[in-house]
Amino acid sequence: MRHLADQIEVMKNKGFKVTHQRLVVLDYLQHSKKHPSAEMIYNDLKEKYPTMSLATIYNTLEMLMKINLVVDIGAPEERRRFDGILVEHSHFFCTKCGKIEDLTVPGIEQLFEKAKAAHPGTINHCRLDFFGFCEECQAQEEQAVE
Amino acid sequence: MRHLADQIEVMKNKGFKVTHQRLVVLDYLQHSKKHPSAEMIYNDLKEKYPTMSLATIYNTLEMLMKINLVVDIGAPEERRRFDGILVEHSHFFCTKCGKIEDLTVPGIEQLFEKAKAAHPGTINHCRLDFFGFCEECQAQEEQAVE
DNA sequence: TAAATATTGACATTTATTCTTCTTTAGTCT
DNA sequence: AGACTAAAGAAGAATAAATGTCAATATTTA
Ligand SMILES: [Mn+2]
Ligand SMILES: [Mn+2]
Ligand SMILES: [Zn+2]
Ligand SMILES: [Zn+2]
Repeated sequence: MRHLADQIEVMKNKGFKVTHQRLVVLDYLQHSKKHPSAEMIYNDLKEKYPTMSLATIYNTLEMLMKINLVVDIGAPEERRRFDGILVEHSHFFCTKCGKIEDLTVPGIEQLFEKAKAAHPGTINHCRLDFFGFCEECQAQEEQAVE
Repeated sequence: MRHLADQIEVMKNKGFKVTHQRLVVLDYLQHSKKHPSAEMIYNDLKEKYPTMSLATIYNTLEMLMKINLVVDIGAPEERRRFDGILVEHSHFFCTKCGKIEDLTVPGIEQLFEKAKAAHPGTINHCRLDFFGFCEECQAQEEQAVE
């Protein structure tokens, strides 16, 4: 599930056509650390691909989520934010500037197992999110006090 | 921060008036396991308090969140869902029927401390959420297969 | 090359939340 | 207790903007 060839296979196997646009969006998401919204993707890609439409971004995202190549990270915002990097990791949300950062905290696996054992239904996945001020916003806060 | 008297104090200290409506909404949230949306609160309360308006529910929720007596649990849904039970706990979201359940998983505190140490900014709070099928939905799935 | 599927780009939707106006109430002072 | 005032509530209308839709056109794939 790491290489482009595999991902093309996934699309094909699920009966989806492998289009230029889909590969571009997927590649963008796999190399971005921005956790972009649909519109951010659109804005970034339209420089290089000026005819790509926002509707396609939405359609593509929905399709990529359906085949589990992209996830909605559940940001506490109006618009949905996406991640194409599927290695298990947590997110930090700056409550001042809105920045979203990756954060890897070891030990989630054990909690996940505990939760599975404790819950009467079925648990497929979990998320561990953190909230606070990012480094820059924290520095600003401290300056403001002085 | 456990008793009504304390909570009335919090409201007063922050310069908010203690109104019947605010106490009703707060009490409702502190005794509900539904993690209701604004509209669910409205619908449930209007039987007993027919003149209470939806706008008041929204205003009250905003105010109660401001003074940290209520939180938005960040449900993966269109409408916001609220919790008035502030004892540290996780949530389980059924991806089939939308039910939200409380789940207590010991050991989050350690991860929180690790994350604080690892992050260059300031972390105020974290959330650990689980997703899957609730007991009922899981049973239905199994029946459907047979 | 043909059928199936996807993309465009303009436009529609929709519904959760906010705003507005008027009325009521909580908190304070005498 | 009565009166005053700023804040809050009621009711309904307005909003806003993220996302979905649609018909014509293009692309994929067998
Ligand atoms: Mn990430
Ligand atoms: Mn809860
Ligand atoms: Zn920040
Ligand atoms: Zn369920």
